[in-house]
Amino acid sequence: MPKLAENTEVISRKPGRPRSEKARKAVIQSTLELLMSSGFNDLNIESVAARAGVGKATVYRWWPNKAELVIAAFISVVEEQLRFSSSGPFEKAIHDQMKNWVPVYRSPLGQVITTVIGAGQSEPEIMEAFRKYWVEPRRHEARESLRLAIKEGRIHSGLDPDTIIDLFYGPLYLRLLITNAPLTPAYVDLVFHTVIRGLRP
Amino acid sequence: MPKLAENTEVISRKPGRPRSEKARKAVIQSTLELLMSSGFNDLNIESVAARAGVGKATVYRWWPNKAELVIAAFISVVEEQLRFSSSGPFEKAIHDQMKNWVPVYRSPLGQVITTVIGAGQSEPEIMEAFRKYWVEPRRHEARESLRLAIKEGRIHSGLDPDTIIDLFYGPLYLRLLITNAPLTPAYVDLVFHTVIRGLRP
Amino acid sequence: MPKLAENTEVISRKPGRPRSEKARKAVIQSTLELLMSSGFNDLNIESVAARAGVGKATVYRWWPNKAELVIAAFISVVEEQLRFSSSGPFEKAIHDQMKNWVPVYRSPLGQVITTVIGAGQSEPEIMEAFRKYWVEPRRHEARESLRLAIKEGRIHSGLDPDTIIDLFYGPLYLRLLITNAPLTPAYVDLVFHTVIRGLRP
Amino acid sequence: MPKLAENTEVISRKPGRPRSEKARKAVIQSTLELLMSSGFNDLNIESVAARAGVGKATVYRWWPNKAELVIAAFISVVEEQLRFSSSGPFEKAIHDQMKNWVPVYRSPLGQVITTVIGAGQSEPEIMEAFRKYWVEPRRHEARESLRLAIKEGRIHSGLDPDTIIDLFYGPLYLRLLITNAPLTPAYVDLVFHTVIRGLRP
DNA sequence: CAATAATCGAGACGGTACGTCACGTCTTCTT
DNA sequence: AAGAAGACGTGACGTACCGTCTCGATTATTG
Repeated sequence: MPKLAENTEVISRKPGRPRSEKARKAVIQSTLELLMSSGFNDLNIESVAARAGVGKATVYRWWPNKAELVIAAFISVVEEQLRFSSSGPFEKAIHDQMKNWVPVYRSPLGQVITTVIGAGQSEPEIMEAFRKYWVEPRRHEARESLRLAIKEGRIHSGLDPDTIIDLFYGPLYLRLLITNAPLTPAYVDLVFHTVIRGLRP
Repeated sequence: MPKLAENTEVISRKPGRPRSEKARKAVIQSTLELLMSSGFNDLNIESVAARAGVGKATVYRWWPNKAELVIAAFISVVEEQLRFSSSGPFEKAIHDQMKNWVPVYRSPLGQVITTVIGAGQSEPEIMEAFRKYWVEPRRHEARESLRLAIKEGRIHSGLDPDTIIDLFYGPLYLRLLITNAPLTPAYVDLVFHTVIRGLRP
Repeated sequence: MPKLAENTEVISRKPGRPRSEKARKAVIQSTLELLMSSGFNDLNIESVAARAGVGKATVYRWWPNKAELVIAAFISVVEEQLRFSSSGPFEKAIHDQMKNWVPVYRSPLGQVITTVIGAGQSEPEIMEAFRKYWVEPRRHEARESLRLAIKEGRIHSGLDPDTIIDLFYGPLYLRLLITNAPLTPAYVDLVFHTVIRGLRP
Repeated sequence: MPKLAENTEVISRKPGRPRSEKARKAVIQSTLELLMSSGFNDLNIESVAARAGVGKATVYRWWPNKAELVIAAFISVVEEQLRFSSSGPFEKAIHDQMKNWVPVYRSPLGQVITTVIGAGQSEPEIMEAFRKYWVEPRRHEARESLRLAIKEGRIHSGLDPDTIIDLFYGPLYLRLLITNAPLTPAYVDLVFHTVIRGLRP
């Protein structure tokens, strides 16, 4: 994260040729493209480099292994992704967030996400990155508004925010990852309303 | 499909030396062992063969690729797994099934299952086998008792059995695959009771 | 060599199914065919067996390795080959033999012979068989008539029969094996007459 | 053929890491060693690479098959071999060359040569290389001095230089490749003098 | 005529080497 | 110092044959 350095007036730069931003972007881009077309296993760094028009060593200089490269690619695409933000009662906030879910997972990003989750089953650091850069930022908001609702007694006792979020999102991930059942807005609504009913005090 | 042969009194065996059952078992066994210790990517057929004391060609003769081999290993271990069966009202049947979930996923089989689901994200046929041999047989029972409950009007209208099953199991799979949160009996109970409340008419 | 047994009145045969002459011939035949089309290295016993419509074990039962098989095939084809025989002065005998050489080495047998000589460079037993079944029988005659000529003083002193035969045949083998120069009757005559001149006392 | 590059002042090198001369030499050396100890058939590229301390892929990168590798090894060893050169009348030149023959074929190189000739019976390109790099350079001289002698009428009419060379060397190759008779200086002399007599006008 | 025994075709077995591919590292010249 | 290019040693890939084995079926001799 070279953000700090950029903020300072006098940039104390390392000697030698600076890193090529063009190369970095090309690598990330070709990684994403191959990730969408081939899956994690078939993704090989030789192809990434070739497609990016970059030397293999350049890839290895900046990303020590395939997992890190995939994580970086994932993060870069996630950062472009708008974070949905909503106000109002927790029911509305969560419902809005859930409705936003469907188009995201149907987009090319959806393919990257399932690939990342799949790879994450064998590579803990990938899973960790997924949680950190994708799951947590999205859980954060929901968790806050749920905490408030619990304090106000508007939710059945004994439930903690994370379990509640699991109840809302679990069925969605289930369809995404295991069942090949379609992820429709109607389905999302059905899940939402049933869980809401179960949460009532 | 050797149906013709089965119809005849004398089973006409194929000519040539018959397949070695010993070799088959050894391969499946070593696949499972390596699957538990290494994950899908690191599983290589050369090691499987070596550990099984079997020629590499013997592996390839019967399983055309790694995916098929893993599927076969998965099925073999699943077939040994008792299917839980319960009677009584649907609430009890599902609750019993869910409580049975925890020890299974904590056992070595659990490791195999997450690996299979992970690999299945890139290899559709693995996912299909997982659904066919693991998910479906377990859903079947629950679906039946839910269908009955719906007909009797004991469940909130508009819900179909599969969505209900998603509601019960989604949160569990979420913890298993993504969150590293512990899968405790208490958590299972919490999920169960909340969903049950949501299902009431 | 079951000749002795065949000569006796009562054939004391071993119990069990006797060797299939049909299979033997098919193997030898397919060996020869493959030998002509592929050379020694590319000849593999699996193809021999397949082409002969014979089990692999049947081949191995009777010929312990490729070399023996090739030798057997070579001998079988050689035995069908008429041995040329001539009388009269040694000059005529050898000249006739040499003239007979050209068509033999141009026939399919020629291809087998160069292959056998080639293989014999690495496999001594093949070379030995070649010498025993091909070279020696042909040298024998020539050697006898040369021995007589030497005794009669019709050949320059100091020369032994085998060296003389080398002088006649060496150039022919040289063209056959190394130079790709054509093996014509004219060339054979030239060699013959020059050596004859060199042999005069 | 980098003729263009050679014409320019600055030799424009190909991009990328240059070929390792060390690896090349090690491969050739280990090929020769194995060739002397095992023959062509038993020579396998895996062993060549292992003995040379080189990756198998490095061997295949530069020599597409065993034949090319053997040819390269043969050429390299031949290039180190001094070319014998003599002056004076053709009789002396050829006699000297022939006397030089015996120690060469008794040396380790002799083993390589018979192996190459043997392999060359099945692999035309090996034979071609043998002719080009071994036979022809040695024939060249002899051919020139014979051509002169023929023009001067010192050789019996009707003989061309190559046939004459065949007469001298044919018997030697015959003993080398087929007969296991010893290749002695006395034998060489006998052949030489007899052929010389046959050549007289 | 049954029992015994060696052969047959077929093809699976544990192996070894093949030639290819991608790995992650390196060595060159260029920027 | 970083870039592209590409060779390096390594090791797994999936294939092809090796020579051995285990089947059921066949064909002879022996009791």
